[in-house]
Amino acid sequence: MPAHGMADELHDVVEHRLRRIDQRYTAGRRAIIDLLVSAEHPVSIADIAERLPSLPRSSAYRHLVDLQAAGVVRRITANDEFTRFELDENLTGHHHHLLCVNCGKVTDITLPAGFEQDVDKAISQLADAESFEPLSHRLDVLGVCAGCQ
Amino acid sequence: MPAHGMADELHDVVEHRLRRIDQRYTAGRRAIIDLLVSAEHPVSIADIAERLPSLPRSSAYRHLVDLQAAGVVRRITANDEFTRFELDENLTGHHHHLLCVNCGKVTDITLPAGFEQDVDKAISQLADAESFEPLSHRLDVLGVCAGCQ
DNA sequence: CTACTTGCAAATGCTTTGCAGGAGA
DNA sequence: TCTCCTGCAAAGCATTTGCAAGTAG
Repeated sequence: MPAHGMADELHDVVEHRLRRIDQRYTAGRRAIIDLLVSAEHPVSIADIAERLPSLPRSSAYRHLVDLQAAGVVRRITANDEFTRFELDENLTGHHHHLLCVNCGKVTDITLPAGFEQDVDKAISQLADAESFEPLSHRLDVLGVCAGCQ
Repeated sequence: MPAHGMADELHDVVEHRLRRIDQRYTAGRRAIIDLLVSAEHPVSIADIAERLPSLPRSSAYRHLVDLQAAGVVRRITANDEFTRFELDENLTGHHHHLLCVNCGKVTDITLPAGFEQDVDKAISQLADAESFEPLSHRLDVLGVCAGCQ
């Protein structure tokens, strides 16, 4: 019996969170999670359809809704193109994105912890002035990726 | 003959930029610009339809495409709701947004100049490592607005 | 006159849903 | 068995587009 690797632990977490909302961790859902893990960057529905040809789009959409409800997947909006999905930050850690304005490619980046603290500090000050309660932030960089230059 | 106010200068700029791409500054387009100016925050197509009932949606969409092409309007994507539009930053100045996760309301905020420089610096360092050419950034704060608490 | 603008209606295209059969516990 | 999951086809909706008439220069 093999020891549990990172991926196995992740699957355990996903299964547990799905069960919390009376949902099951079925093959289709696991295939999506595996895809998100291996991709290492946000993927679109088109990406999923391409990599999982046997999974009907309607099922993919439904799975993604359920996985979001379970708190393991997050829907993001790149520039103004296609909706993309990634593992929730509580599984991958807080990070940001580089968005290619030409091809739409999305790359994950992690900023220095000290910088993130400065961001939160600056945000909370301004939010207070608006009586706005900040929950999280997202910092996206728009530009041209290596392949499009 | 009255002196030109801010709004008049803005309209002159819009007209000039439209002419550059062989487009005319017609009544419908001006109505949209006026709306964006007075709103002081990003507006959705639904907002436009509500405030400009006589303007057909198809025309609104087309105007917004043209105004973007002219570089006076920018399309933004709030959380994962409706597409919204605002005047381009070269007309309003660089700023960011507070996004209410409950009602979708978008509020403009301006961060300290020094902070923006730090952001750009942190970004350019990471972008270099990825051979990514940064053009701009967007920093959105997700949370709950005053009215929804 | 020539080119851009508009409205309406029809077409798109992504996403959601109704249903009926299948599967997990 | 009872509840959740799947697929397919149909429905929804925001957005785009074809066309023909209107208008700016």
